[in-house]
Amino acid sequence: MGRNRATLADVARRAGLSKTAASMVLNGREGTRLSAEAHQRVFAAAEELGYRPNLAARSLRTRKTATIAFVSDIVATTRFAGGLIRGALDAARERDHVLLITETQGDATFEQYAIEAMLDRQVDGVIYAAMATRRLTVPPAILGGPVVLLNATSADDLPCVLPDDERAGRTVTAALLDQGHRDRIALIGRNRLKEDDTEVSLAAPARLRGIHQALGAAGVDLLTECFCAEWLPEHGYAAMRTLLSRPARPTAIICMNDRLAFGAYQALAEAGLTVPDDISVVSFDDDPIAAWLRPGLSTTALPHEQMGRRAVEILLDGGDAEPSLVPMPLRRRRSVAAPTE
Amino acid sequence: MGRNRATLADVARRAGLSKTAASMVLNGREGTRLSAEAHQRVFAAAEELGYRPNLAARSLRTRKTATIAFVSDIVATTRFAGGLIRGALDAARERDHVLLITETQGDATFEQYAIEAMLDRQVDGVIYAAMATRRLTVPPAILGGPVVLLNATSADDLPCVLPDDERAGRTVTAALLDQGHRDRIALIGRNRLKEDDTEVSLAAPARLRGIHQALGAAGVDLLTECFCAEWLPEHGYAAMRTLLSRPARPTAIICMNDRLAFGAYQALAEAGLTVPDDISVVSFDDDPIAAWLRPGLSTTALPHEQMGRRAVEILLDGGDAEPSLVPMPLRRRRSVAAPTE
DNA sequence: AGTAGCCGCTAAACTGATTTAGCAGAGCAT
DNA sequence: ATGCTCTGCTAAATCAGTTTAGCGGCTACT
Repeated sequence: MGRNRATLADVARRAGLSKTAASMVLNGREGTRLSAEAHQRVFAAAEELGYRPNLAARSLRTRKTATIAFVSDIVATTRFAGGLIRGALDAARERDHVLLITETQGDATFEQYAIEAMLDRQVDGVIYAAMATRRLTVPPAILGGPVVLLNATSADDLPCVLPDDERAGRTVTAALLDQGHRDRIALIGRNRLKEDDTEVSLAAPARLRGIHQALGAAGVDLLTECFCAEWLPEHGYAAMRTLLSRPARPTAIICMNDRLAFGAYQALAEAGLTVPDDISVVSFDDDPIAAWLRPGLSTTALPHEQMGRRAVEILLDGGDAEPSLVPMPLRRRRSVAAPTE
Repeated sequence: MGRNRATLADVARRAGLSKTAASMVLNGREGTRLSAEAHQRVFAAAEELGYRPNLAARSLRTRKTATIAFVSDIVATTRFAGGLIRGALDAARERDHVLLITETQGDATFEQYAIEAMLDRQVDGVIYAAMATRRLTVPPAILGGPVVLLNATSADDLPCVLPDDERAGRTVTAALLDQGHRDRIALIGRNRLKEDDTEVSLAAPARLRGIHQALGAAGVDLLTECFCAEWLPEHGYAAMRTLLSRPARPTAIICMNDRLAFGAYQALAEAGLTVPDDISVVSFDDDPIAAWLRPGLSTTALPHEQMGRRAVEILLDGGDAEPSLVPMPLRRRRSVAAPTE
């Protein structure tokens, strides 16, 4: 790889100037007194030789590598990760940077190893990402340089980027209230573990707060709330079934995420009920299945690309001390209608 | 990032030896005549200073960066990509390498840029990955060094890693034949574009070949084949509906991928038919939804992690000229049963 | 006349590692 | 005593850039 590349010395020789001159011209240094003709000659020589600087050599001197470490627990391999990485990649490219990606799989040894591998390569900064929105403890090794937390917060009040789950809670609730749903709204996906331990989830409590704010403002109470051990389709399915077995059937349900909603759809279909005519459904995440369901599921999208972008922007361009909350837009599909009775 | 790091010179000084000696000891050079005591002193000094070599400096001299470029069209951001990256990441870690990941988004300018960014950083090799299994043309710039194609082939017969779709075709078909299905098997997802143009898909023709091999060996003909413009749920849904509108109802269907199968499930549920009692379903990919469907969908898994792994292994450890075909294991779930009549 | 300042450019140091070439001293044979 | 080899180690070159310090030659001013 990269044998026979022209070096700066080659360019200088061809231009009949010193390495110093060539370096200054190519870096567009201000205040240098090199003649217009010298500029021409250097540019021409570089062009002809197809010169590209060796960044390893450059960064040895400048201590800048134009490389960002993207360290995540497990994010790189899930569908949730894609957007984060893509956004970060885009923003990095715009700033002529590149991403060194590693995954720790939640294993402390791997993490230690990954971080050392990054630091050995003199990365300019670290983006530390989590799959589930949560509070975490940052390994001290990376605190020596710029760090941005992505989809996470920490005790060290480092700059961080989070989805605005609280607002999303208000958004989905409003979508139901606006259609006239009132006291027969049920909630699927309560979960003590997620709600009480910020090291497990920040999303659950935030979404819940938002939902209760919106309901409170409208003076409405929830019909019921179903607890779910996990936020997976099978739990949504089970919850929906118990909900339907009770006398008071809800006119609408809020699911804490799309996978739960998927399970709920299955239970509704089995019971011969149709969405949204019999029951409206709203949810969170905008998982790809939300668009594939029939009818399409209205849900608030996790703005992964935006978040990845934002993390790079904060890392390279600087940002406020405040956590950066990225809005979760509502994707309106066909799962919400006015209650029939 | 990485200020105040101890350098080799620091270690040497503390050990009371030259940089040369320190370098040789730390690199475990054979045939050096340094005393056991010198070894001790160097190791002790390195330990005490927490010395870690500056890889930028090292690679300037050695022309090795222990860094691999992972260039993909769009793979990094989809659910399909995760596994490829994870496998590559794992294998790379085992060999003390690290991955520089970029995405070209199928844009030639981005691609050019990405490749230059990688080469400027002196990567040791390139893994060039595609989201859809297909034949592609490799940008000449990367041919200067080691390259492995992942989920793709090219005209240059570069080493490549592909899923064994043909065998998977036989596998899914056998799963139905073994249960006694015969002349009432339908196929959903024929698609001229994918089948005839290897730059679009290698998977479609291979799967089809496998299916026909297995059917041929059993002396069985397909009941019908449905064409689909895309392999998305809505097309599977539509295909299944037309299939059910005909007099001869199939006892089993093969879907060309899981998203089509998902659509087929929706149409079956709507028609009040149950899987697998009324109709068995098999498919390809093992998309996460396959496990979420009720009943779980039997499907052949795209072995993404294995493939990512394999690509790194071939790049670093060398491999045969033959394309490396990775088997697609059948995930047996509840969507297949014997035909009832 | 002397010198200060500008112009256009370059030599050399520097970054932190690896690697080549070779030195001083001990032991041994001739 | 001389030459030879072996041992244990080091000076210096090298990789490909950036950066500092400064050198001649010219003009302009006092």
